[in-house]
Amino acid sequence: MSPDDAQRQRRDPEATRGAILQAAERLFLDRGFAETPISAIAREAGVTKSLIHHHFGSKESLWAELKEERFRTYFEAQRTMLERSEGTLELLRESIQRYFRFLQADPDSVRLLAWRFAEGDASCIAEEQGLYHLGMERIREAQERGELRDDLEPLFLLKSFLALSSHWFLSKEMLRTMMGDEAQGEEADRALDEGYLETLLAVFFDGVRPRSAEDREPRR
Amino acid sequence: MSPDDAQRQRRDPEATRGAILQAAERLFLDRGFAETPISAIAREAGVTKSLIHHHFGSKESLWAELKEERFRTYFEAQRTMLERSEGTLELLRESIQRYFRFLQADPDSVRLLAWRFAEGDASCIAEEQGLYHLGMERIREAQERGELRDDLEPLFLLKSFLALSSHWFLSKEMLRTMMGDEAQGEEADRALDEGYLETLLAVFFDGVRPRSAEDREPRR
DNA sequence: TGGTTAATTGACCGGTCGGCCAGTTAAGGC
DNA sequence: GCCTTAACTGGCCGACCGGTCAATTAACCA
Repeated sequence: MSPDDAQRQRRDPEATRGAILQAAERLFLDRGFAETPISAIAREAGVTKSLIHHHFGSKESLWAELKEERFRTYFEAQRTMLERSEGTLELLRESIQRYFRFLQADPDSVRLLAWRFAEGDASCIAEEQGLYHLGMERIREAQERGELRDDLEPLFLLKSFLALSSHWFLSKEMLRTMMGDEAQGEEADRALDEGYLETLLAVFFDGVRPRSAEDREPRR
Repeated sequence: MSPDDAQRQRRDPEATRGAILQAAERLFLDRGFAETPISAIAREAGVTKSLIHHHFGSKESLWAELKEERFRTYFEAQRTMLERSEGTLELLRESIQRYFRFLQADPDSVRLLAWRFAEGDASCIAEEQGLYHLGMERIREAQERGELRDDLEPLFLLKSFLALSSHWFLSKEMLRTMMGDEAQGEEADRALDEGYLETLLAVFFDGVRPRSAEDREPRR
C-alpha cells in the first residue's frame, strides 16, 4: 500500500499521523462517522488500531480533529475570497464563481457539508459567524453604492448565494444517477456544471422574468 | 407511554407496525440510521426487539420501508403541486411558495433530505425522475408563453428553484445556533422564514441587480 | 554509550449490536 | 370448541466495536 516498504521499520510519527488522517477522511466522508469502524481506518492506513488511539485518543477526537482541519481550510478559502472583494457588483459575481469553483474542485468539502447538515454539527460556529458578517458587510457596501437593490436583507441574499452553489453539488451525485448514461463521463459532468453556473449567475443577477416585461410591478 | 394500557394484552398488529414505524422515524431522522440501535426503537415504541424483526425482517428493511413511505408522500405532495400548475409565471411563483411552505411545515422531510444527501440514497429515483420531467415541462410551457426568459435550461432553472428553498431549511438549525438569542422563539423563527421567502422570490424572479440599471448588458 | 522517551505492536476486555429461536398466547376460520 | 396461523416474548449467540494494557523497539539526547 505504501511505496516505502524498504523503510517500513523506520519510524515517522508525522507521516503516520498523516496517513491515519488521510485514510480516516476518505472513509468518514464516504460512509459517515458511525458506519466507519476504527479497524477499517487502520487497515486503510496500513497501521495498527492501537496506534490510532495512541495518536488521536479516541474515534471522536480523530473525527473532530479531521473536521477542524477541513473547516479551517474551507473557511480560509472563503475568507480570502471575501477579503479580496470590495463590495461591487462585479466582484460579487466573481465571489459567486469562486465559491462555485471551490466546491467543484473539492468534492470532499461537499461531502463534509452534507454530513454536517445531517448530523447538525455546531462546531466552528464562531468562524462561520465571522464569515457571515464579512459577507453581509460586502453586500451592504454594494447596496450603498447602488449596484445591488437595497430592498433585500444582506443575510437572506447571502443565504441565496450559498444555496445556489452548494445545493447543486450536494445533489449532484443523485442528479447524475437520475440522468443515467447521458450524464456519465467527465466531459458531460463539466458541461453540466458550466450550464448550471451560467443559469445560476443569470438567475441571481437578473431573475427569471423576461427583462422586457417592464409593465409588471418592479417588486412583489 | 400508550394510553390503551387496559387493552395492552389485546393484539393489534397494524397498530404495532405503526408504532414501530413512528418510533423508528423519530430516532432515525434525529440521530441517523447507524447511530440508532434497534433496542432504542423497541423501547421508544413500547415493544420487544424481536417484534421489530418479526414485522420488518431487518433493520435495513425497516429503514427502507420507512423511507419509501416518506418519499411517497413527499413526491405525491410535489406532484399535486406541479399538476395544479399550468406553466404560467404566476403559477410558478405559487409552486415555489408551496414547496417552501411544505418544507416549512414538515421538518421531518427536511431531515430525510439531509440524510439522503449524506448517505447518497439512490432509491425512488424513478419517481423523482418523473417529477423532474414534469417540472421541466411546466417551465418549458412558461418559456413558450414568453412569461419566462427562454435562454435558460429548464433543468437548471428547476435546480435553482429547489436549491433556494431546500438549502434554507437544511441549514436553518445551524443558522439559528449561529445567530444566538435573537433567533430563538417561534415568532422570531417565523419572521426569519418570511423574510427569506420574500428575498427568495425577489431574487428568483427579478434578480439582485437594480431594475433601473438598464444600461448594463441584458445577459452575461 | 547509556538511558529516557515515545512510536508501535498484538493480545485482550467489557459491552453492545443485529439477529435467531424455542416458547407462549391471542385471533380467526371451520 | 378445535386447530391453524401469526403476533408476541425472553433468552441467547456470535460478531464486532471502541478502548486498554503490557511489552517491544526505534529515536533522541545528554
